Amino acid sequence: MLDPKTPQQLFAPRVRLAPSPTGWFHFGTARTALFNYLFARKNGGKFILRIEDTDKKRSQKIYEEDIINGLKWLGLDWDEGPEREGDFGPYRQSERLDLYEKYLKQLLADGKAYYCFCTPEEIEAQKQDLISRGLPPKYSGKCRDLPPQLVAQYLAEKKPAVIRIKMPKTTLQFDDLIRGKVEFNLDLLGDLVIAKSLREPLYNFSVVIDDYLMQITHVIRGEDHIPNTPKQIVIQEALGLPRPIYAHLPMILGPDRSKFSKRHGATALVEYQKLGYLPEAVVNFLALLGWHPADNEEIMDLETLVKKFELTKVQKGGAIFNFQKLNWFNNQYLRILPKERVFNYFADYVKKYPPPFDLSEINQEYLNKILEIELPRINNFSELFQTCDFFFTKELKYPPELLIWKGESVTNTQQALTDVLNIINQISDEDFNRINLQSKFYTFIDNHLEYQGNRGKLLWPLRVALSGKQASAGPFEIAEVLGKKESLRRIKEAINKLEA
RNA sequence: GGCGUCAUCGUCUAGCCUGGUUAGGACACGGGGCCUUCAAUCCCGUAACAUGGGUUCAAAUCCCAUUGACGCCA
Repeated sequence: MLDPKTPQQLFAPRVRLAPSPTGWFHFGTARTALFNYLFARKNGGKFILRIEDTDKKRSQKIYEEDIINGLKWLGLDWDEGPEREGDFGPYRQSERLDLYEKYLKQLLADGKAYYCFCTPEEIEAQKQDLISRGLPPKYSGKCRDLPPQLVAQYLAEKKPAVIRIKMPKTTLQFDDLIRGKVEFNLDLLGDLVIAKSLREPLYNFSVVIDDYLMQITHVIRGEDHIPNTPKQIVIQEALGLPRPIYAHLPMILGPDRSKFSKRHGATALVEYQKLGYLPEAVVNFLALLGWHPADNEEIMDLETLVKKFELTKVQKGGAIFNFQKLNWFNNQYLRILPKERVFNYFADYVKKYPPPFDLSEINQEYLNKILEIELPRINNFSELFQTCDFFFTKELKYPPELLIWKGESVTNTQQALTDVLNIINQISDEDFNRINLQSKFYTFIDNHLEYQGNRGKLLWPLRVALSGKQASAGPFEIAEVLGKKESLRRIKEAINKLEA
C-alpha cells in the first residue's frame, strides 16, 4: 500500500475507469476509457476497471455487460481485477462494502465525521431560508457536536441518520494536469453527507477509498467531476490518504454545445455498433476529440495512438461530436483495413444485427463481393442495406423513364438494351466478370458510331436496369456480382418496362 | 441563485509557455479535372484569433475587465 505522505510517482502510473452501470455505455465514457488506456500504456502503467454500482436501484447487470462488451470491442483491455471465471473481471463496489464500512468507522471514531439526525424536512426548510436570503445553501452543522450519549441513544432508538464529514473552513487548491491550478472555498460547501449508513457509502466516499486501495496514481475523468474533486480531497485528508494527480478531460458536446445526450441522437456505443461502424474508426475518432498529435497525422491505430499520446496536450474546451468526421474515419478504415478483416467484421455484424432482407440464399462470398465494390461509397455497414437493396431483392421498383440517358429517346434506349443483351450473351458463364464485360463492351462501342464519345447511351440504361438506382456502383461490377443469369433477367425486365 | 471551468475557420484542432506565421492541417462546404451515374481520387478555393482596454516598436500569443457558453450543486 502507498505511503500516504509519499508523493505519487510519475512512472508506472495506475489509472482507472469508474463507470456507473446505470445506462448504456456512453461515448463520453468511452473516450475517458480511451484516454486512461492510452496514458497507462504510454507510461507502462496499469488500467483498471471499477464498476460503481453502489446505487442498487439504478444499477443494472445489462449495463455492466454493455460496458464490458464496449471496452472489449474497442480493444481497451483492463489489466487487473478479482478472479472471475478464470479471467479477471472488473472490481465492483457492491462487493466492497466491508472496506468502506471500516473507513467510515475510523472517521467516526476519530471525530472527523459524525451522525446527523436532521430530518429531510428540516434540511429543506433551512435550505430554502438560505436561498431566500441570497446565501449559498449549506448544512448548518447542527448535529456536529452532539453529546456522544445522545448519539448512542438516537442510534439505539433507530432514529434515521446519515453520516457527515466535518468540512474545514479553508480554501483548497489542487493541480490539474490539463487545467493547472484549481481553487475552491470549502466553507461554501458545508458538512458533506458521505454515507447514508455504514453499509451505504455515497459516491464521493467510496471513490476515495477505492482509489486509495487500488493505488490509483492518476485520476483521469470528465470535467463534470471537477466540483467533486475538492470534496474527495477533504475525505482523503481526513483519512490521511495520499492525493492522486488529477486530470479533467473536456466534455463531449452535442451540436448545441451542451453535454452530449440522448436528445442529440445516438450517444451510446452500442448504437454505433448497430449502425455498423468499425472499432478502429471509433477509437481514432474518439482520440481526436480533445487531443491532437504533435504532427498532423490523423489516421492512427491504437498502437500509434499509444506512442503519440500526451495527456498534457489535451484540449481544455469541450468538443462537439461530429458525425461527418466519424463517417469519414469509418470510410477510410473500410478501405484501408485488410479485406479479410473487414469481411470478418461484416460477417459478425450481419449475424448480430440481421438486415431487413432474406439472406438465407445468400452466401458469405456473395456478401463479400458486394462489400468489395461498395466499400468506397458507404460510411457504415447499415448503409449498405439502405442504398444497395438491389443486391438483396429481385424486385426493383423504379420508373421506366429512369432508364433513359440524357437527351435520348425511348426507342434508342430500347435499342441500347437490346445491344446490351447481345453483348452479354457473347460471354460464357465462367468468363462472366467485370474485366471481360468491360473489354467486350468497349470493343462494341469502338465498332458502333452511335456510342462513340457517348458511352452513357449504352451504359446508363444497363446500370439502371441492374440497380434500379440513379446512383450506384458501375454496371460491370454490379453485373459480375449478380451473375449472368440474373443480369440478363433484369435487362429483359427493363425492356418490358419500357414497352409498357 | 452559488461555485467552478472554458473561449482560434461551420466542426475537430496547430500555433500561445519562450510576442514578429501569407494564422497551418483535417472534416464539411464551393469550383474544376477524370468520367457511364454515384462514390473514390487529383487540383483549386471560401472560411477563424469573442469584445474592450492595457504592456510593447510589435499581441492569437503577456496582463486586466466584459461578454458568452458549458458543468456541478441547489
